[in-house]
Amino acid sequence: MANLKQLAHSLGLSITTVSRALDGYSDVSAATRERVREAAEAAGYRPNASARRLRKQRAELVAVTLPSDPGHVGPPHFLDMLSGCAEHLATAGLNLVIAPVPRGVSELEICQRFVDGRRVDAMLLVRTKRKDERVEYLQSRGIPFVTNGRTESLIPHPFIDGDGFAGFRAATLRFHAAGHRRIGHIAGPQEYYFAHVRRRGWQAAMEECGLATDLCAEGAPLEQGGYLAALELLRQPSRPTALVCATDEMAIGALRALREVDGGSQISIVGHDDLSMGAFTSPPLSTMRMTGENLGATFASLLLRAIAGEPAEDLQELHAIEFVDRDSHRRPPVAA
Amino acid sequence: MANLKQLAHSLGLSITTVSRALDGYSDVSAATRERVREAAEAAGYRPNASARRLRKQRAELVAVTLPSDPGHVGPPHFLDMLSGCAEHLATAGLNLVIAPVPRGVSELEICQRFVDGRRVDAMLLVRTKRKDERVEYLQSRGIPFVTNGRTESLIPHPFIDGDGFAGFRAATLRFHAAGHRRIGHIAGPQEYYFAHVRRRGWQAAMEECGLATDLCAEGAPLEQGGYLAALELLRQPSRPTALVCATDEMAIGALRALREVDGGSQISIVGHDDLSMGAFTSPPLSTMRMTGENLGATFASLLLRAIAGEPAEDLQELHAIEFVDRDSHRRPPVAA
DNA sequence: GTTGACTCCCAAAACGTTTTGGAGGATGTT
DNA sequence: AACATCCTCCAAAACGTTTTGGGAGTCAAC
Repeated sequence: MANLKQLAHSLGLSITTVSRALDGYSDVSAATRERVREAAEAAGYRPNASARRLRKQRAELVAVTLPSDPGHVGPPHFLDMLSGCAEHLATAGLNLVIAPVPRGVSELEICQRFVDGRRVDAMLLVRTKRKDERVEYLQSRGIPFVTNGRTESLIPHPFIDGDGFAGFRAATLRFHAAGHRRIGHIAGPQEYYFAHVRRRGWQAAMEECGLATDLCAEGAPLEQGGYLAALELLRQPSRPTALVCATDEMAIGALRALREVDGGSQISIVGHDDLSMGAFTSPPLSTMRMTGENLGATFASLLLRAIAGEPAEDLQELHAIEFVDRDSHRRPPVAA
Repeated sequence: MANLKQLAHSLGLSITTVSRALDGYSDVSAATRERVREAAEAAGYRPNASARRLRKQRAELVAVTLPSDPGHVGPPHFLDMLSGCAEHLATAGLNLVIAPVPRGVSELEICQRFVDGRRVDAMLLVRTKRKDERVEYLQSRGIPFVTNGRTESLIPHPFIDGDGFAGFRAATLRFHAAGHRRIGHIAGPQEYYFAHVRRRGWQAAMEECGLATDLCAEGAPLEQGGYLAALELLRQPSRPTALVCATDEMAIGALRALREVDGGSQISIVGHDDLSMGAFTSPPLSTMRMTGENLGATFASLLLRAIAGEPAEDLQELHAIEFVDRDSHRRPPVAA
């Protein structure tokens, strides 16, 4: 109800003075400033957001696209990340809007809708692809953004990511050191950067050990995808004795496949993401996770720095991946 | 870049005409309308959202507060719900912003911040309490809103909720019919409506069966809360033979407690929410879930109708709860 | 008593849209 | 010929804020 004009009128001051008093400018006397502040407080005055946005040419909004493609918007801890991110952004006066991508619409279109309508000052991108058209578009428009996950873009852009290559290489080497020789990989869709790089990590380790890299099956990054991929590997003439899975959800699907296949419980398994439910599967799922505190807040702070104009090269965070030791990777390597 | 003024100038028309042509008004000739449309398309024109919002006195935004209190923002499927909701709202030109509540700030304050700054046209509320100050505030301000979960507000308001009373009563009676006599309840914090009503459902069934209602322990609505509450019940001189748990997360904690306590695996258990991880616990967790398609879209459509001015009484949906049959409720009732 | 510096305040413009209240011309009606 | 009726179009106001570019007054210094 209360706007600047009414407030100014009731105080016998100009709109300008009231506005500047509330913004703490020095060209209004301390006494007046205080008087204005009290009146504003009493009237419950809050500046009209739309008006300020129009005038300041800033939307005070950031959007994150939610890929809804595979029936699932994202891993369960994803909401925690968004929440932490939104909370951090709020301290800078930015609100986070979630932009789900309806069936039949491309993520690019959603980006454009927000950017071209000047509805947002910046974007947050998740589930990046190796060649990601959203990244290309935003770069061409000069809109600040940060991705969760890298891309193969030639022009550098801000990102935060886990070092999937090192993580999956280390996990594979760990299995090798434990005596495994037939180590399979359950891969995610290779157009996603994370899936590709995790697979390359596994592959590198296998080659270092002089092992064949044919025990690899690809599936959707969901429980069902992991289930089907695992069945495929278990049908091989010489079964794997260990499975390195691109995600926990896939690993849980693989566990189900293992249960169904005779002798499957002998097979070691490890996933990635540290889903909380992994602690309650049987056996409890060993996994990997990105190191670092509060991913969401970091994500937000990178974005704020991008908006402030810091160069992309300074805004790239690659976090180490740590192993989470539970039970599912402890099966002994069965004799060939 | 492109705005109405530039577009109008390049077409040799007035701003008014261009604006009205794009909005499809009949007072601009079909020929002009088409010419304008093409030019707008070619220029990639999108109306400036802030300007329209200011002029139309609508924020085109809806916020949902995310309770971050217990370290956890909400059940895992919560994001799916929000995503479906945002998608549906988008068809009406509304975007959904997520408003996490930082530590030390009340949910009410967050509501006020959005409402008083006219940053939103309406609010979505989740995790309602029996006496919910957010509801009172929004009612007093006349802001449209819908809650996920009921409240004890005397003034009716739009909501969508599951019939926890009937669901928990039915589940308890099911245990009774299977021969159980000492049926415990692991309750959530009673200030939450859902927790209270679920407990009352259990209690009603127990009383109908002439059983004592002292086997009840309360905890935080998380794995840990369920774990502690279950331990408490298992310490009783005469242990329960079955546990009805307010949420799946609590039930999973209870399962852990059961594993740790001698003979615990004899105890039947059921939760509520149908978390996907419940299918992978051992034993797989029997549970309950609200019936109905796409909660998020329903939530959104109730809100749109509330914004359109439909009376609250017509916007209250109470959905039946169905039992999800897995393994954890099949333990035989041990003799007393 | 003029000048400059400083303090406190304000009118007006601007942001880009939608909407109001006509204007001007063509066409039809009396 | 006068009048009403459409059909197209438009100038200007309005939404509520921030910012620009001073204006008036006071005070001290020359």
